[in-house]
Amino acid sequence: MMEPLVLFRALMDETRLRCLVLMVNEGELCVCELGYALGVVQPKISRHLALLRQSGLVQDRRVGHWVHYRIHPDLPSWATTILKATAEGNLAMEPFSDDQARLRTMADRPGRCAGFAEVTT
Amino acid sequence: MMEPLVLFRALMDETRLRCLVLMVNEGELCVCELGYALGVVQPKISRHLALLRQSGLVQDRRVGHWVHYRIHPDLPSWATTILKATAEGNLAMEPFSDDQARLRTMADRPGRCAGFAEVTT
DNA sequence: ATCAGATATACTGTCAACCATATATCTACC
DNA sequence: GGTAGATATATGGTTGACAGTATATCTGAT
Repeated sequence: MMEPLVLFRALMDETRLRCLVLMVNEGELCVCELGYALGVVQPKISRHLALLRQSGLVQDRRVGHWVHYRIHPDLPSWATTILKATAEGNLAMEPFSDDQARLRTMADRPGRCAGFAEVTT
Repeated sequence: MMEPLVLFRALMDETRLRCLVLMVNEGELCVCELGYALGVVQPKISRHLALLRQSGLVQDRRVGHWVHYRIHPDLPSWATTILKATAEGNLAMEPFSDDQARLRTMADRPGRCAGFAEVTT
């Protein structure tokens, strides 16, 4: 049901906010993609994603080695509105613009096969 | 210019969130009205309003004994969108619904003259 | 079964936020 | 000038959040 205080508490941390903005704009992303895009060590990303998951803001899905996260599809509409407004209103600004640019430079992104060759570990 | 982290940090506290929702729905309100509506002691209200003011989220205006606060008119549109979405999406829920109802029961609200007689101290 | 890659959790120290009470400021009025 | 009402700030104490490092888990392949 998503209490507003839970939502805002989740959005208050820079790492979590950057992850969420990236997910709003890019859809599903795995931990390693988020860590690469933000330039942040994996345990830190993971810890913050756990809080987002516990808060009901994101949903996770295991795919082989990787765990993919996305904005939870069952959020109430006012919460979705807030996430989208935040992403759109700040997409051109630091650090969000850089995160997106850096993600684009990442090679061998899981789930995104280069051509038809399967990307193995 | 309103950094998103500043906004969400401000929205993260229950007292501040209730004040903001009330201001979104009712317009300008003074400290005593907010304190009455929330059932919260004055120094607490004042402290949180100071943070909202310093964050650029609200604007204050002195009128005689009273200081009136309102949502800052120069907020970027994405921030306004967030405030309105929060207020609309939660207006029917606790504790926001009660705050509004309690405000309506307040007698001698400053600025709101009962009839045409001026309301003095 | 073992090993490596990907992700999650635990532990410790530090710092910021909150509350409650008390006190200070500022305005209007006498 | 002095007083009262309305609002603001200061202080002390407590709690909760975050960072960094180390370690555990889980999956897939050899």
